[in-house]
Amino acid sequence: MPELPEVETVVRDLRPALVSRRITSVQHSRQKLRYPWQPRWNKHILGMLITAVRRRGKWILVDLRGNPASADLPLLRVHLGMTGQFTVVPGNTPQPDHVHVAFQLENGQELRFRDPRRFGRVEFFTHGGEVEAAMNAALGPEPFDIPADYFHDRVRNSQRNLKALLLDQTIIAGVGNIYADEACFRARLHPARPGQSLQAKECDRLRQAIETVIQRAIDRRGSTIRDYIGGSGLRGQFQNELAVYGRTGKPCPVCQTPIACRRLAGRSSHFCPTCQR
DNA sequence: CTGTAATCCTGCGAGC
DNA sequence: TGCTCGCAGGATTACA
Repeated sequence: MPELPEVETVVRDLRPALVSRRITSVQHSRQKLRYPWQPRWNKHILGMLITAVRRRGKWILVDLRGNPASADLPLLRVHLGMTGQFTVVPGNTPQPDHVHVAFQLENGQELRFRDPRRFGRVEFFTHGGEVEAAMNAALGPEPFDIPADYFHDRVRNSQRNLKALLLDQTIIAGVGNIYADEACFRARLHPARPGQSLQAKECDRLRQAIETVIQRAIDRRGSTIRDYIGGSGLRGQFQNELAVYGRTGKPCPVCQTPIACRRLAGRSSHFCPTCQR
C-alpha cells in the first residue's frame, strides 16, 4: 500500500528520468480507472516538457510546460491508490497486464501507470495552480515539519482514537495503515486511545515517532508487502523492519508478547498489548 | 462533530 | 488438487 515513503521513493526514482524530457505520445486502456484518464487530455499533453516531479502527501505531481509556454502551469497528478505502479522503462519493454496510461518520451523511454485494482488515478489539469491550492488546503502538514503546538491541539482536543487521527490526511499528510501502526508502536501508545486522553508528553512522543518511522522507511525505499515497486521497478526493503504491521501472533520485538490485531477506524490495526498503553 | 459503512477493484491465501 | 470466499485498504460519499 503506497504511503508517503513509497510515493517519495517513486518520485526520487522518476525525477532524474523525467525532468527535461518531452512527451511524444500517449496511450490509454479502455478499462476504466476509478477516476478515468480522459481521452481529450491526450492532445493537450502531446509535446509538453516535464519540468519537475514532486510529491505532496501521497500525491505525485508532474509539472509540465507547453510549447509555447503559458502562464497556465499544466499539471499531471497521480495517486497510486492501493496497487498503483508508476515506472519508467525502455519503450520496447513488453507491456504487462493492467497498464492504464503510458506516455512515450522523446528519448525512447516510456512512463507507465499500472494498477491491477484500479483505485489509483492519473489526471491532467491545464491550470495546475488552482488544483494544487485546493489540494493543499485539504491536506495537513508533511510528517517532517509538524508544528508541535498544532499537533498538540488537533490530537488533544479530539475524542477520536489515535488510529483514526493518524489516518486523517487533513491532520497529517501521507500516513496510511502501515505507518500509523508502526508510529503508535514506536510511541508506545495504544492505537485505540482517544486523542484527548494523551498527556502532552505522550502527544509529543507520537509526533516524533511519526517523523522517525517515515524517515526510516524512506531510507529503506518503502515497504513492499505485495504490489508496491519504486519508479525504477525495485522493491522496497522496510517490510523487513516492521515491528507490528502484518505480524499478528508473532512476538513483539521488545517484549515477545504476541502482536494483537483489531479493527480500528475500519482498518486492521496491529499493536503490542503489553508495550502499548 | 463523530463514527460507521459502502463504494470502487483484483489477487491471494485460508479453509474445506 | 481445486474450489469458494473473505480480506487487503486510500479516498470519497452517505447516513445514523
